[in-house]
Amino acid sequence: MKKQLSETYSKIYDAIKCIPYGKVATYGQIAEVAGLQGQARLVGYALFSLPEDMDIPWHRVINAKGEISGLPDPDWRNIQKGLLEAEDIQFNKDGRVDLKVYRW
DNA sequence: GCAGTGACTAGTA
DNA sequence: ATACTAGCCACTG
Repeated sequence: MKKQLSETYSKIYDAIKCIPYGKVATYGQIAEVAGLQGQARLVGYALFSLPEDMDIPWHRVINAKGEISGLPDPDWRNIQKGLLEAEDIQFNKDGRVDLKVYRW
């Protein structure tokens, strides 16, 4: 088995997997747990490179504003919204998450 | 090995 | 309150 993914990414994915049901986490929180401590960009980059083979609840990952970032495809963004609603996570009018951010 | 890029954050205007 | 700019580190070409 090849590593394929760097340890940094693995930590990021692991941190995301640690997010419980019905909760969400910000890039900064994940970055902190992953050891990047402050570098939320790498978290976003890791998610962009996120292999579909991994069962990562990336939809629970949001930015500091409590919003879903990136994904130029509205369809993809809609999928994330559906997944979050399936997790009892609610959205506000502005499309922001109900700020049920998980505290490590 | 160098340069460019990136799903962010925080600070300033 | 919103909008824009600068900074940080890791991965890819």
